Amino acid sequence: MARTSPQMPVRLAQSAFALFSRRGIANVSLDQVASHAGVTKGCVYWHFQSKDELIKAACAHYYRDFHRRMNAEIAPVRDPLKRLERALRRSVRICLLDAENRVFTMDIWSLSLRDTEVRRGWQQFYDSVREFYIGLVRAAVLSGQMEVDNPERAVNLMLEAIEGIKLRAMFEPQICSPAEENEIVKSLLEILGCGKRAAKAARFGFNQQHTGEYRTP
Amino acid sequence: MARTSPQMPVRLAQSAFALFSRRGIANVSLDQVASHAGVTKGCVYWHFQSKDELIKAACAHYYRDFHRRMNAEIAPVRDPLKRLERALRRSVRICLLDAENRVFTMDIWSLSLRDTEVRRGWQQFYDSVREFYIGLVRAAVLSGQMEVDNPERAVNLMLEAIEGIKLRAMFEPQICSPAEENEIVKSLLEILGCGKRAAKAARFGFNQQHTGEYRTP
DNA sequence: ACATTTCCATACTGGCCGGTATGGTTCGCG
DNA sequence: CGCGAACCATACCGGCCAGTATGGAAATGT
Repeated sequence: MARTSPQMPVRLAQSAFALFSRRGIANVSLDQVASHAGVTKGCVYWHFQSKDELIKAACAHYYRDFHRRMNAEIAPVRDPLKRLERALRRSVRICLLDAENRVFTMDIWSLSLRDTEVRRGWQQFYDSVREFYIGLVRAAVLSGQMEVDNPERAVNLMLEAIEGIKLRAMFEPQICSPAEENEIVKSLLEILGCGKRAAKAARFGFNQQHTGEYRTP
Repeated sequence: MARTSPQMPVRLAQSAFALFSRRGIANVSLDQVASHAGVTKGCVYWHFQSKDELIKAACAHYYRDFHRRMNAEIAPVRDPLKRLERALRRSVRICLLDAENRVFTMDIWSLSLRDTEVRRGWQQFYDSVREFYIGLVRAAVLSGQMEVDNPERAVNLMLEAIEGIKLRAMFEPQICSPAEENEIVKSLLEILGCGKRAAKAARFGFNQQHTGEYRTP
């Protein structure tokens, strides 16, 4: 067997994800994915049965990569609250500030309408992210740095807010400009119960006449 | 001139909307739209320049039809609070309980990512809906049936909740089953300030382990 | 009555792209 | 050293579909 590149499926999934995020899944052909990976379509069809398979592989790659980056982000830090804050900041950068990522997410949602597997994949990913954050919050609570009566509920509210911002950014991209990073992270921390005022204070105003801030004071 | 059907553009837009909602815009050809309207593609290309034009016409038709149905719903009633409640119930039926409508909305959002005109169209629609509800709320406040310190903010929260539920329904369709209609309407009314407790009590738990209810008690 | 415009049907084209068939190269293995 | 399997490139097919070209019928103008 010609083991020229044992990581070829990963490379293809990476290229697929990159192009899908940039131009949308429907507007990317397998020839383009192959070309981006430095190979041809024959190679793609040797590693994957169909375009659907490649799409699912791109999703799986994104999900794995997200967790890898999150773990790498919190690994060098011991302080529970700092770990939570770093994770949040990284999540905001990946999922919100990156417009291409928002495109990919939107496409996946749209696909989920008719493809059960894609839908289940996203659900599973979402669940794992929730568990990840619940663990971080619990650790911060145990260390006495936070006071949260219901971590699961708090994390749910926070994740809801992220999705809400993502949705709103579709029509007001400026709310996800790099300059807004600190404000977004602060809001999410408040939702989790870090601020004096609880989640109710950190509502984000979807499609409100934009005043440059997304929190409703 | 053969005035066989002066309403042909409307018929085509209707058929387009119906098929788009059922199977997704990308999966519907112009031949199918024409066939659904009882004509052929030549007719379509006589009234519209391209498929994009037809898509925008379908959107415009949906937006117009929505307002028409809303006005027809509240027209026969004089009591301000009842008008608001009827409008809400109708909105929930149209935008949430109808799965096909959710498909159409999702497709429009996805298109909005790359098409400026489609995006602006939706923004405009959303703004008009907000103004519509602000008017209803103000009327109810003036009649003394509601106490809302900031109608605009309340309506924004309510509309956010609708979008949130729509998003969540993608992965948990059961929360938008017909049986949930009353609960959803009640929640939205609470968000608007009809219940004793204000919006904070009517949070919807996106992607929370579904307990059959979407309000977080 | 004839020409013209409106409105729509029929038939066709051409490109894109998912999928396949096949050939060639490299490696493992007996 | 040959044989076959793994791996990838090249070339090609065929269907779908947006868009076009053209023809024809009905209504209008004059």
